[in-house]
Amino acid sequence: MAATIRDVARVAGVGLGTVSRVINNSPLVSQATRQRVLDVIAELRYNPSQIARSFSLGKTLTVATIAPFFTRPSVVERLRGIEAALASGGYALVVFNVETRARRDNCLRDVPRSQRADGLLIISLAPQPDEVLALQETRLPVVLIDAYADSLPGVTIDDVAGGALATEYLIALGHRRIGFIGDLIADEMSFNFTSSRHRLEGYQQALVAAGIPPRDEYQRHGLHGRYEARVLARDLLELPEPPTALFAASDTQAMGVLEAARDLNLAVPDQLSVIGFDDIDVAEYLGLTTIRQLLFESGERGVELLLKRIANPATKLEREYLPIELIARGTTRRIAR
Amino acid sequence: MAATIRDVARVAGVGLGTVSRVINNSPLVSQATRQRVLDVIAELRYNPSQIARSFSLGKTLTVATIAPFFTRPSVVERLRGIEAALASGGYALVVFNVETRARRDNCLRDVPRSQRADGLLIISLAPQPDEVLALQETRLPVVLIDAYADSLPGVTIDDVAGGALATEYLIALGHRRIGFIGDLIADEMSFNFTSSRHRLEGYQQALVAAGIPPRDEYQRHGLHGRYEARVLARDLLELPEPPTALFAASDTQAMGVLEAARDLNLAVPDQLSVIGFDDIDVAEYLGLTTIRQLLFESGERGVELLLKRIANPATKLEREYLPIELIARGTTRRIAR
DNA sequence: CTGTTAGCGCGTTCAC
DNA sequence: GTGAACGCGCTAACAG
Repeated sequence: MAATIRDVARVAGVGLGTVSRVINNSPLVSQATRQRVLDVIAELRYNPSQIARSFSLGKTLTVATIAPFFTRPSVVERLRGIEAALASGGYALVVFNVETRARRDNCLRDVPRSQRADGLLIISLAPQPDEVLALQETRLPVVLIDAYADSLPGVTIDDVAGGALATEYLIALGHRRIGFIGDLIADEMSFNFTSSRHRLEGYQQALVAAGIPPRDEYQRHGLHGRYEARVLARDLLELPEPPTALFAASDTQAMGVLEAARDLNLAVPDQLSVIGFDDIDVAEYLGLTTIRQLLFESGERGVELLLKRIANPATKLEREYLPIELIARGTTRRIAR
Repeated sequence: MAATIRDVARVAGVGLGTVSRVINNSPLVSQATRQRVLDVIAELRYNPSQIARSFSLGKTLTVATIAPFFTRPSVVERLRGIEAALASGGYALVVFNVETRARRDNCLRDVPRSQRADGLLIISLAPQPDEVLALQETRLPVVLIDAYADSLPGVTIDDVAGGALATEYLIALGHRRIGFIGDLIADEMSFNFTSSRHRLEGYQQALVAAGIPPRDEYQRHGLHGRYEARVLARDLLELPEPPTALFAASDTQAMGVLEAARDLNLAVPDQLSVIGFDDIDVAEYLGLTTIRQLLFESGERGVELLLKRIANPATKLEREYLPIELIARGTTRRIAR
């Protein structure tokens, strides 16, 4: 059906090697034969088979990415950075979306073994020690994004510092009753998300440093999502002594908090301060105070690290920390006295 | 380095064919040898090479998707549907994000020729007639999603009807000065987006049908984006005789309209009604009246059509229309009299 | 400069 | 049931 390199060689009256050299822009072809071959290629509408090429080369020019809930705005933005960096490097991106524990495990196990990609990017999922070992056994270059694991390279932020930054800001505004809304512990365990947990740690540390004892009833965890956060926040805000400020582990959850405030007729920021995390696109629209992290760049940098390791697998383990920044907008204010 | 089928055969003391048969669950292997082979596979940590497999089979078990601006919420949701359907069919998804005209053309030309996928999904981009021909020449099964082209299968909605539906609703609420904000015409031309243009048609038809002459100055076009829509809307609302209702060709643009109203201290919906399109996730949060379309399902259905064509390329051209639905929320109301 | 040949790892014939 | 050839389309190494 489709023309092969052999057809081209035959019609052009040259050897296979010559056609291959033309395709690969090898300088060892005379201008005349090159032109002849190119003409035949055009005439036969020949396209080199990528698969055969990959097979022969032992390279797929493809990078796989495993991402949990890849419709989350923060994940999408990372993916955009990944795709952009990959495309400019001539690589294709294959995406595996993970929304269940079983799929997470399967992907982590099978994707590296399938050898369909030259490298693997893992977003927001921290492989367990045994998974790390299995990963390393495959010899496939791997880079984590927004996740951390011993002996695996990665690009991330200091989530503990981020949690502290948000909390310190609320404290500086005079708040002392500060609540936290983050991902479900069971969920974290199941996927091994780590960022929400670390942000919680930063929150607790900041409270302690300010002489405010963290209160268990001020810390709520639920499935990552606006609706779940809304329910948790409503519960929190109906406590006899409700928080005057809430720190949500993500902007999506912060939106749920804002909904809860609306439900309870609490004015934001007058009666309740709210701070989120990530600075996703809608945060600006909502005037949401948040901690900004460089999502697009995290994808770009992850690809850079990965391509470096693909080129030279012996590259020493690199781990990169991206900066974070407090973006003060309209959902936080000094507590009314 | 990595074990091959040959190693397994040697260690297990069987022939290559037998190992292959075990891997592919062929019934023509005795229980005893099968177990022996499986043991060796486990011992050697052997994984069949996906590339060699694809090469030998002539199938990649991969589907490529070309998507413009794949961070747009509506596109992401379609992609999620695609990935889910693909994964359950054992296919992998490779994504090409398109944000410039040049890249659009390159992708449309090169992706099908590269033969890295068994099929191609194209989101929101309508290939030109010559591109359709080139596409068909590659013999690669193609399905369009949210786009239409002669002689190419696809799943879409009736955008004209959608535009009419939104406009008729505003008319029914008593509005007669109704504006429209959509994608840039030049931009449409360049990417050949069609949905915004069709929604505009529906808008005009509905006006005419109600005896309201469409006014040019009420129709504005800009780059797809919240900020751009905000500027356009502000301009529109500062007209001497401003519209009392605005129909935005997407929810993202409707958000820009809401911002513009905020800028001008116009109360929504009391002084201005706003309706969007798509019913993306935040629409509910914002209480935005909109036209809902089934984004996730469009991806799923696109995959179904595609897999059918991959299995049998002679399948007759199918084109599927998904339903739309008006979701009335809080940004529209009967005009004050 | 150019033609030829040997694999790349696997599925699929065939004979046994 | 099982083992041994052959071929998928291409690249790389070699011989000319």
